[in-house]
Amino acid sequence: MELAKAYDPKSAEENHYKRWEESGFFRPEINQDPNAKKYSIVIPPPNVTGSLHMGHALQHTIMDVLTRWKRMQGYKTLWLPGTDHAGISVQRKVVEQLRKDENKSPLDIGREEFIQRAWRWKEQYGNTITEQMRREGASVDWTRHRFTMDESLSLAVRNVFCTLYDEGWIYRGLRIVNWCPKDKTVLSDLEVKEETKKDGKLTYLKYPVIGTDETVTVATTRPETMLGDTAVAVSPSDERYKHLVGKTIALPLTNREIPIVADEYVDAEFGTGAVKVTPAHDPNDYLIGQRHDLEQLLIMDDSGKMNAAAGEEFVGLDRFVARAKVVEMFEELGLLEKVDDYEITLPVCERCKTIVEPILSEQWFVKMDEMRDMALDLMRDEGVPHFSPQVPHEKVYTAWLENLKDWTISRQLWWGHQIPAWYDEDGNVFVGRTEAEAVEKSCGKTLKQDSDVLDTWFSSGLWAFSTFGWTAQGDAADFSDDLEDFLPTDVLVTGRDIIFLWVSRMIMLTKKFTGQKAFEDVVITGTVLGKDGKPMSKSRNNGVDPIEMFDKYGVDATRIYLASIATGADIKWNDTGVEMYRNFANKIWNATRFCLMNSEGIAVDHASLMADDMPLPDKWIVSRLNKTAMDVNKALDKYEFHTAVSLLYHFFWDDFCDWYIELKKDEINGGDAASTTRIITILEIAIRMLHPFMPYLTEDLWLKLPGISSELHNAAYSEAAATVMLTSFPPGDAAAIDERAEREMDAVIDVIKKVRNIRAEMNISTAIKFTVHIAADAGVQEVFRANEAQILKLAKAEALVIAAELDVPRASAKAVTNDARLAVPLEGLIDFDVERTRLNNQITKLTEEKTRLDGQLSNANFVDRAPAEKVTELRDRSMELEAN
RNA sequence: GCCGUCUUAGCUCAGUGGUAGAGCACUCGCUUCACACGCGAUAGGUCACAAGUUCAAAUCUUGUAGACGGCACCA
Repeated sequence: MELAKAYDPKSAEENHYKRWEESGFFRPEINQDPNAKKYSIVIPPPNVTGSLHMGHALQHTIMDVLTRWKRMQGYKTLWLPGTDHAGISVQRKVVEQLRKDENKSPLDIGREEFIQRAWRWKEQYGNTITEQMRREGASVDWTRHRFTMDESLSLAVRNVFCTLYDEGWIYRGLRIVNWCPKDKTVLSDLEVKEETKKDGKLTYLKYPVIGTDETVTVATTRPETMLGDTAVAVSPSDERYKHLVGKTIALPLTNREIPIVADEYVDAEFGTGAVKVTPAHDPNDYLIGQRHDLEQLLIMDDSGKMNAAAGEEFVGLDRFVARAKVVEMFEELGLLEKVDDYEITLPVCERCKTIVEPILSEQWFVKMDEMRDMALDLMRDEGVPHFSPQVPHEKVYTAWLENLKDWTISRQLWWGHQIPAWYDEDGNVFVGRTEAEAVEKSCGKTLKQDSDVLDTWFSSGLWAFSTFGWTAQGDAADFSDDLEDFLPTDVLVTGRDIIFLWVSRMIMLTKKFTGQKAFEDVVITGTVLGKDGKPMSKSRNNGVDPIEMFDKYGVDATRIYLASIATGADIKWNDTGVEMYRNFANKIWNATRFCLMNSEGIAVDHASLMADDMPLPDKWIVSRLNKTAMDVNKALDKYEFHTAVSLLYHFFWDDFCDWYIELKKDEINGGDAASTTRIITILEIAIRMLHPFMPYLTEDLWLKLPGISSELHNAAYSEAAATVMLTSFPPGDAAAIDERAEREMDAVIDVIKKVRNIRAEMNISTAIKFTVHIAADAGVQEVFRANEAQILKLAKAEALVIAAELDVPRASAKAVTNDARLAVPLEGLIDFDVERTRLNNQITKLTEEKTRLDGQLSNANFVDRAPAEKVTELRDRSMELEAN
């Protein structure tokens, strides 16, 4: 068979995925071994509004490597795909579309119509990422694709909500929450990001104390909130203010009078020592308000504009306009003490960057204390989940859990899971799985459903088991076969940004509702940074599109490059890294091309590698192959993908291509059937090992190999059509590791390298052949004699003289290896002055090393305490240098 | 403020106590019949800095500097 001269990734990528998918190769059912162990991964569901970015590509690569590896090992394997309904993001897209196309607001069309539009939007645009995943070669079971708003997953959400409510883990309450005035919804703490503003102001306001001519100065970064002040607080131990506690302030710009209270929260050392208290607009003030039974005065509406409570002059003003106006009016009143520049960090909405307003609002919350304890116990008692890398994630995870606050789960959106709570006219709440159930609970009243939906992460939190069909219908848990087979999942692969948002919640909710672990292991990937070393982002415009990389270098090259990053480490994207693996793919292609050129009448035959009478290079490569296979498996077991990649790269390129093919070339070109069978067989095994990383290339090549048949398949997949996907992953055989062959081969390789080195150093043209003299122990001499032809060919030498001692003219180039001394008599074609300088430099270097070694060896401490083999090693090296 | 990670060859990165590694780039030589996305051979690092532990430190401890991340606070 003749292959093209270079590998073209496109054709391989186009030829195989569809067939794999349509043949059901990705489905666990393809495994027909009734005793097969199960292996499962659920995908972190990408957002339906998203498209593939490098972070996905990295995580998907790792998940696919694990899945393909385990599948080949004979596990009944499921990688379950899906998408997330992304409440706020989709809502915003649909609102935008509505405004642009029809100049309408959601209120114009109503909730029902809006939700229909959102579904339409999702159908139309929500599949971008799933199509891109096909391009990646992701071996997910598409027949099990889930969406967080699928019927069964929605049912799970309702059931979980009701159970948690019934057990008192979910409550509704008035709390200070993070409010985004643009999205007009509450946000959880995790959806709020801090942004540092250097141009912030700290405004000092003077409040007159009634019945005195004193004023109390308070400082604030949000002057407009003074309109909602209902007290001023000072430290109980602050002598400066002691006489004022209990007195009343005439709050400027309002006609309200507010008390001065003493509260431990206030730090006398900080600022002026007096704090304005706005219970409806600040979390700390809220707590002070609770302690002193203060009024909670809400002065803003849901869009961040001042409401009637703020007073006639302010109503309708945006909060920032009101801020300026308050400062201005204080100045006019002579009550503005000063305005300082102040660096401040502001909470902003993670998605739209609007400054978040803390606001008093009635919302639904999940009480986290008991769930937190469950998760902490799991970690303490069983070490689950085991993070890779363990440091620092385990510690960060644990620390976060220990300080966990209640979780705000209601969102003022229409797109999502509407909260299964209904109210009667008096505002009494009835929670039920259906409206009928709620009505029944209310004894037949007319009810209205809560208009809010649940946080998207609430449904994502059920992902580890809701995807397997868990709905907990009624009171009896509904255990589907999938749930039984695949929960707990084996590993979760994700980025560190959602450890809290998603991973931790999934652990807690899975434990609570199924009694199971969501997953044993968590692999936390690093961040792929832009070429500037900063995280990729639209605003920085430093993003690298995976699809472009696929087009430029091929999917396989991109995948294996991503897999070559140390687990958990950040990496700056660099094209040359991918290019390296593009070249590697081409190398594999061409090595196969060479093997196939001579393969007529040859078939892959694993028995061919078992023969006892193989020549040294064959014994050696079989040993290297098995050692590599064992080490690759070990590395993958530990989630050390980069180690596995490095092992495969060096085995294939250095051992197989640079040495084995070169050593065997003459035999193979000469039509030696036994040699050709062996090289094809070794190639076949190597291709299988590479498959999880480079699925397209390996499938393309494997199908071209002569003599592949269903007999080579993993027994679990007896009825599968031919594909490398369903072969067995080489486990490596310790018995096939031949240390002696490796030592002998190293001796041969060293000699060849030294001769090449001499040729290059002496500037001797490859056209000139010369005789190489080798001196070695008798056993080693035999090795050189047995491999004389190979040495002559690769060293481009004419003849070998092998003996116990070197017998050469003085004008010879000499070299030493671990096992031999060698010399090339020089016929005087070199410049002796140049050569002398070079040698002098080398002597200096070696002398330095010897001095250091001898120093170590003469140190009694070292000789006594260091392991014996280490001492011997150094002694040998010292003697070797002496010999030079 | 607290916790944590990183700092190794020009570039991008491996390397968790025992002679400093890879790929790319650079230099030299090869149209060698699988591959120039290639082959062969060099050159290039007081492993951020300082102190300590050890016979032995890139590797362990402590401190310093720089880069970054998480959490808290922010009147």
